[in-house]
Amino acid sequence: MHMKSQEVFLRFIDHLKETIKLSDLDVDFVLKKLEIKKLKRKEYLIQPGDVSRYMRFIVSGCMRSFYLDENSQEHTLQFGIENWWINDLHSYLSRQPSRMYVQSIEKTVLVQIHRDNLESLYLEVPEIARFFRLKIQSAYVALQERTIENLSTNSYERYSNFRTQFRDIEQRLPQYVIASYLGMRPEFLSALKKKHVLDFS
Amino acid sequence: MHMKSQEVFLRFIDHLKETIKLSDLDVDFVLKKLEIKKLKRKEYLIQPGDVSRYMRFIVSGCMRSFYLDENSQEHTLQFGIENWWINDLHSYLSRQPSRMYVQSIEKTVLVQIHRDNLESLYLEVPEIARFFRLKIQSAYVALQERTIENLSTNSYERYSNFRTQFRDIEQRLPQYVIASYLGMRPEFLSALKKKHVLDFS
DNA sequence: CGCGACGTTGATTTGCCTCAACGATTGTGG
DNA sequence: CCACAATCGTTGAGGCAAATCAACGTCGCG
Repeated sequence: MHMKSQEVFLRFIDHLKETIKLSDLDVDFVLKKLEIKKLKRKEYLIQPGDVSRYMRFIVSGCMRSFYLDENSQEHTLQFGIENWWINDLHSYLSRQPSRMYVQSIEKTVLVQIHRDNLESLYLEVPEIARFFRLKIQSAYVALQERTIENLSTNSYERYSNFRTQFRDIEQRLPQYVIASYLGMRPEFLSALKKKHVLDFS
Repeated sequence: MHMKSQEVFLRFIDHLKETIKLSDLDVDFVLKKLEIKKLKRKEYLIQPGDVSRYMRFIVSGCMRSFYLDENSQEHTLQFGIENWWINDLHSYLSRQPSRMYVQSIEKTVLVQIHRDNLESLYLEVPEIARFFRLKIQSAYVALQERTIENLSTNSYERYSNFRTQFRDIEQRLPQYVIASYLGMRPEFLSALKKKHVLDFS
């Protein structure tokens, strides 16, 4: 899929307009701050040691962020497709080197805003500040739900709920990514699916 | 400990001023919206079915929020002491009935702001909106850290890290609350402490 | 075609849970 | 201020869910 940069930016603006109101003037202010970033499949956007200086929005494709522990095991913190945001927010906010990987799963097109540009946008277009307040609120609540679920359910339930919650995304994620997101090993998820074929067909 | 309401409110304002600037006029606007809520030990602030209509700040005392699953097991989502915020944010934002308990661990004094009042404050005093954007950003990043840790460490490491991260709070929390926060059963935490007395003395 | 990445399978091990009984401590009402 | 109950923490035996390890199948891609 090939997109003109104009189209990419407009998709981004549309996304903003789903949550906030923007005048044409506001839109001009925003457009001036945007950049496009393209990634092939399996390309790294952030690696440990990098400092994240951009807020990033997925226009097309699929990405994830994960932590690699001392036993070389991956733990997926986040994944995202079109119209989701993806970043290492800890690094972005603290300006410290990341301990995470952020990587594309498919060929991906991103819109990104540099931190300095976003800070000035907050002042020029206060609705943008409101946009991020609302977005981060929702993200926080969603992460709380995930935390509760991690604490209170077994593997079968977690995978079941995952499938209904992310019906449309599941097939775009490799199975080992799903396992690492749900906190189980890939071999176990494989065995789980076999044991419950009927439920999962 | 007995506090005049004036003193309670001033502590709250001081807390705001650690993050944002407020003119005397702003402070007046804020003060008009505040209420005080007092709880004895082990009193419920929110129970399943309630809708949370307030943002709440702990002036003194200790609280936690937890989920009770279908096997009657508690899972602590959050705890907090003086100068922390506590709420069921999901219920507050969605206006839907909570599925959580929010309960005091010690005798506690709260400052609370009704949702409608907070919404108007966002318009009257934009710095307040910024305050909450910054606070929720930090909370989100902290919860991400916890998520990574839940996914990538065993019980021993989680408890170790907990002790260093919350050195001052640990002794104010019953041990079963700590266990339920870390995702293990109280009996197991007890055995863990015994097995590693030397590390934990 | 051949290699590398991904998924599967089964045998074995282990970390944590379950359950039940017993201490210790605290707070409360008489 | 004591007595008693309730709450909280401890201990140990036994069980199970999930991890580990190693081998093999399969598919897509260079």
